[in-house]
Amino acid sequence: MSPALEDYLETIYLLVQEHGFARVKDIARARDVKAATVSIALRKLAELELVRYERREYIALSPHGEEAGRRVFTRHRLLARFFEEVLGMPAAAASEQACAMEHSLTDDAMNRLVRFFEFVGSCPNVVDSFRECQTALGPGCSPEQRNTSGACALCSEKEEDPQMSLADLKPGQSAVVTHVGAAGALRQRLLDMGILPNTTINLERSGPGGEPLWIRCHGARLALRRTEATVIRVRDEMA
Amino acid sequence: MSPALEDYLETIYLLVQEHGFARVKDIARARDVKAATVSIALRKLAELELVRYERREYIALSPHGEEAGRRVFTRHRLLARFFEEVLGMPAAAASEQACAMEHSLTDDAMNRLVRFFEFVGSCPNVVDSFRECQTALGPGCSPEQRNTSGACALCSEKEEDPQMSLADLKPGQSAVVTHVGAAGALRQRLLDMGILPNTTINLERSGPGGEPLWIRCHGARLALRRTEATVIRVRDEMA
DNA sequence: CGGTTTTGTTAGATGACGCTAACAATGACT
DNA sequence: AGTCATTGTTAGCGTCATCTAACAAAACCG
Repeated sequence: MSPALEDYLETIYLLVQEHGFARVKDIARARDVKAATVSIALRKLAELELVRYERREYIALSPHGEEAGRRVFTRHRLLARFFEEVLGMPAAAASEQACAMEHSLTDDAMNRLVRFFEFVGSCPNVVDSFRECQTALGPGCSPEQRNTSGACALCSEKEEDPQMSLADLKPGQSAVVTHVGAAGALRQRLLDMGILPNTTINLERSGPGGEPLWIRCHGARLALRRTEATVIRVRDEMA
Repeated sequence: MSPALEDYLETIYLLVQEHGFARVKDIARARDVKAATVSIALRKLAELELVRYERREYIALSPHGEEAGRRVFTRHRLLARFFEEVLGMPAAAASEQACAMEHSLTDDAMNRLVRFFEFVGSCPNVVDSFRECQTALGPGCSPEQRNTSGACALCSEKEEDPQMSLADLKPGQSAVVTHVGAAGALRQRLLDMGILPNTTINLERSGPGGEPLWIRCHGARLALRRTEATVIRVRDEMA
């Protein structure tokens, strides 16, 4: 079963749920493909006995097909909920993200994600305080604000560790990223370069006048400007 | 850029990191395809100026190619960490799951996932107590055990709500799933049927002798045995 | 040097999945 | 009934990513 065929089953499943029937045209619209493509897919699905379908008649899922369609849709719902309710994405974007991932979520991963929801369901503070941190302080706020604002209601032992930035390291020193305190395009650039929380990075050396900072991150060498480095919060390597 | 080509860039990126060079043979082994396939992919990548490559010479990423490879690899690491560190999957499975998803993770979703890690990084109890719940009590334990065992160190207001199971509902009544207290194949079956935490389900009617319970979940009708229904914990619909 | 092994390339086939264009069936409206 | 609009099907094509098989180049070794 290819992802594409699974998608057709899911689409048909949803259309039948909603309207009681599914037609080629509706499926084509829902999946944004041409009717011709749907026609061919239906033939394949019928051969696999996932769909009962006589040319030009209404489309019905076989028991197996319905199972498969529901299975995919369930994964979709689960992932969309994660992106929306936990990570706070807008519903539409969460659903799109879920679409792209629903076919590859293994049983095991699904199970664990469900347990995660069961957990946060009986412990609502967890997600709430995360969400508060995000919305209350905005995406660009500095880590100091985050930590001292009391937004994280759960952490009794508010860490008073001296906060360091990547720019405070001496050449040769290593540290572990805790926050990437940048927003927008810069943030995305830093993340794409592999600067993620909990990543060990090493300041190899700084150029003349301290300007480009040469850092090593996961084996790769990168050059950063000092202004970029100051927003990257780090902690000591051990721990 | 197709996912497949991105995969080649990622693979080359990693091989260069690790060995200082990449050869067709190594790429083929890493991606588990034949050398012929790699050869063709390299030609395409060279046309896109992502790889500098003369026939039968060593393979090097162009600056753009390296950027793209690192970008994908970074997403891989991020997702793998989520599945491993947060959800507790074995490293190998987490990595595979990440492989399947790394190409479709949007910038926005990546960003938010990083913020999530930043958050749990300054609030380690969150994940820890989730993980404890899982490991301490085992996957099959009942929700009562979970709640009363004190494993959830974060929840001060331990809910003393009367716990209901799906089997306690009267025909026509609706409720919201909180825990799917089953393990193994039964659990998977229930999940695949769409019975997830926070899903509203409705007990339509029960068959003669109470035996099959007909329930409605997300518009779909399902039949459950009573023994299956008792493991599904629910709470009242409002809230 | 010359043969053998390793490595990489080319050619040609296949299977998904999409498209357009032309055609066929259905139904709806004078 | 005849015409037109809607809907679905078929045929034929292109692309992508893979394969196998045959070939070419390089590297290694006695």
